[in-house]
Amino acid sequence: MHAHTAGTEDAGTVIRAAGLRLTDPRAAVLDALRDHPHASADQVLAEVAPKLQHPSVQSVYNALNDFVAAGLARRIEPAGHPQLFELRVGDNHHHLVCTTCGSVRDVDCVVGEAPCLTPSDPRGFLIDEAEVTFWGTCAACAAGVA
Amino acid sequence: MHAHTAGTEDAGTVIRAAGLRLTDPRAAVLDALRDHPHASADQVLAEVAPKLQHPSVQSVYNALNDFVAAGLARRIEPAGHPQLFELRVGDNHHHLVCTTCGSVRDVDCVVGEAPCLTPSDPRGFLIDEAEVTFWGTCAACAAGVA
DNA sequence: TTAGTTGCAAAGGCTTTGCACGCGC
DNA sequence: GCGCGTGCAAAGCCTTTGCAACTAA
Repeated sequence: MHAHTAGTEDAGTVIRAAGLRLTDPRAAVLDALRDHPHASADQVLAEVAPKLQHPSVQSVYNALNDFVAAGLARRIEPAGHPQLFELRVGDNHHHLVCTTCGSVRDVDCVVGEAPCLTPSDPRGFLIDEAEVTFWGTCAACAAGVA
Repeated sequence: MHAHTAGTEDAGTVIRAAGLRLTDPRAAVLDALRDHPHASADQVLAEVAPKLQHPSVQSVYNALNDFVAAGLARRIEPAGHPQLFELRVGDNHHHLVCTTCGSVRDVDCVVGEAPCLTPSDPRGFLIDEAEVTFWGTCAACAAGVA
């Protein structure tokens, strides 16, 4: 019954299970990521601000980077936009990125397994992972809502 | 006999054909990109420095951005590394990026046409293009040459 | 107790912007 | 001649780093 995306269990449990110390900022950041599946550091900060005494930008970055290092979160870096973080890890899904507003949506991999995972010629590289990004315009921006 | 990647014709011809004015910095930047297929702004600057009187960082950025806007070049933004520019455009090839040193190599698309070009569910997005990036360690870095 | 974390402050890398002069067309 | 492009300078955004005090375990 365990969720692979660490989405249902208690934040504290998840954090500790990842081998990290449980602190208020970390718990708040994890909750923020659950509420905002593709949040930037700024958005996370805004989200945790009301819950903490003195939210600091660096603590947010620390928590986010620690999560990524611990395998709890995944870092997305849409070209031209600040980096985003998401909790879904290891399930081979891809992203739709709006070139106008930078919003991101998940798309499950076209093929079930790993479609483009094997380049025609690795050129000597040891491939760790393949990332597929679809660039386009989201419904809102297309509608002129900017 | 015309090259689609603007790789063989005179730099001036290519630049003007793109609707841009021909200037020394632009010609030098285009040549630099030809010599270094995946160059950063810094690398381009270093490359054009000897050829120009007073190479300025901004002129390089201007030229590069103009090229991208004119469809002459393509911008690559490997997460965590400065952006790179390449002249190959519109031929649906992808990239191998070294997570250690940031070096980039081209890989032709696995399938001839457009493999992952169609997401399972566009979520209302108007897709412009699909980008596939293979993250890994290049031969040099793997060998410990750092 | 003791190492890992926070918060504050400041720096850092990369890229863009503003404006006067000069050059391409 | 007109307008775009250059060069110089400075600012901007996002992210990281350094260090003392604190707290989770």
